[in-house]
Amino acid sequence: MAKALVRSGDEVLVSNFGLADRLDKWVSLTPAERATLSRLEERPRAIRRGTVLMDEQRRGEELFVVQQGMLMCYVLLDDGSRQIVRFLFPGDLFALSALIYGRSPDTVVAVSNAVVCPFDRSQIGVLATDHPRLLSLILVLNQIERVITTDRLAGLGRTSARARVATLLLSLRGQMRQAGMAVGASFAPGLTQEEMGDAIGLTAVHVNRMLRQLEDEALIKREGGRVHLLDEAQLVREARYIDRFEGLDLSWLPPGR
Amino acid sequence: MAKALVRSGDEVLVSNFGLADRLDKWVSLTPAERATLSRLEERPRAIRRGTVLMDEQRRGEELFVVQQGMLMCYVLLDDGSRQIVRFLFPGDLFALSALIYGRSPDTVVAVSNAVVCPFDRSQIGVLATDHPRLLSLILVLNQIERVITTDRLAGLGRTSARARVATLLLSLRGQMRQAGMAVGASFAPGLTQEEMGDAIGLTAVHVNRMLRQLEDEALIKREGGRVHLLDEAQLVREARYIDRFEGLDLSWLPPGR
DNA sequence: CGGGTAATTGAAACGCGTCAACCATCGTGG
DNA sequence: CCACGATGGTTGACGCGTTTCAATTACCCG
Repeated sequence: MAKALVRSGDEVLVSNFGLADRLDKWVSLTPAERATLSRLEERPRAIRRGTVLMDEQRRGEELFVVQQGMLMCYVLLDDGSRQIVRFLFPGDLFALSALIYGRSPDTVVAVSNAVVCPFDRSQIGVLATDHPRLLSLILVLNQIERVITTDRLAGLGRTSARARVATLLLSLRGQMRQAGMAVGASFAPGLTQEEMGDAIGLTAVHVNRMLRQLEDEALIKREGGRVHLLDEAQLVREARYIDRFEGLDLSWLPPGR
Repeated sequence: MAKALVRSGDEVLVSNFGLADRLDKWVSLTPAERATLSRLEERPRAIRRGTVLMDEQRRGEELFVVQQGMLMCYVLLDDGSRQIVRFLFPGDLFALSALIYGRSPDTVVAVSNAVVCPFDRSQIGVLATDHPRLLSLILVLNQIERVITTDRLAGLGRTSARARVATLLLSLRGQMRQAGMAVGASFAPGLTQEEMGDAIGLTAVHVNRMLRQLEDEALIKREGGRVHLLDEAQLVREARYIDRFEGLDLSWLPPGR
């Protein structure tokens, strides 16, 4: 049984879950496609919590697939504040921006112990030529992320602290599910309240107050780093949460090779 | 010479500027690629300011290229507030999300009179198979947009109203330049202050105050809907603005066909 | 058991929103 | 051609949500 992310623990988690596993949920990959994808994950690299994989501004010619664990991408502002722009889970592709800009626009750090697989960006060119469907699927992944980022943008710009906290909880759980992590009635966000705040544009103090409020109103329950979503329907309503991994239409994809 | 966007005017503007013109700045397109792209823009459609091209939640099987004018994508929240998530200019591709979800996650409206070209999403499949470099370039465009959205996310989450207004001005001008619109010492944002506010998570009232502040401090000057950026260096510094269309590295692209 | 990090809670300050009034501009119709 | 109405811009007063500062408690790891 998969041991969920436990921030404090040092144990390595779960069985591997790579890009192929993610895409497999959407299309049946051909043997050749599967082989090509596995080539991207030939060089797994275990990293410890806190490892910085990519500095803002540093040159990087490599892209990565996450196989295990949880990472985050953030930007530091001049005044020292931090905005976390994205959390990464198994099956996620990252540093695609290094593909395009020489240097990364953000910093990537492991939030838990993790396993990532670097591969050279020239592989993307190969993918484009040899496996049009795979590149299309990467475009799909990208598009989903863009929509999710857009949802977050609307959240930051126009919703209350309370709604943002609710959204964060729901979307973390959603991503974990997507990444094949066992998520039942409760789950462990694996983040400090400060990290949560940095993800949704709040201070740790206020995150705390909102969590307490949600708990006092019996919408959630917290114990030992785990969160139970007691009244999920109400949370979804308040958060205006939409699962962007659902309801995909991929009928337009070219055939696999 | 190109007449810039004038929101109040009804005249149609500028010469056409499509996807091919955008991509041409980055690579030299082959004749076949150029032909394929022009097929996407076979059915130009002139629309008037205020036209709604895509309702939130409505089904749409079509993607679009902008050829002229300015559009915006927004989301409406339950309380009636609006978050503008993106502005579109000539050469931009949009409704890519309709490619993936049956329905659009946002609404698209023409901010000025405009010309857009709808094409069927099956074209993307064709592109993937026949023109790997073009699909890769679309991935690049997507990636740029994602990074820009990310920048905006950081802005909304962690910067002051003043910095957000400065950022908006700089990025609007940047996008206009990218779209081949004549932009000199001054430019016309072509937005109401309410629209500006909805783009950066502020009220129209506060946008107004910030504009006044910037003007009082001689960072900008306003006259008749046009804005002069008087002290661009200082604005860039305060806004922490980064031009994401610059410094691209496309050496990894597959060859054109 | 001790030290450090995270969580929690209260009090006060502040940035931005809200409400409201007034002004400027512009397209329209008499 | 002027008057009108509508839309957008401008400014002030006030309130509220969130931040900031500070102090205390809980928890985990060595």
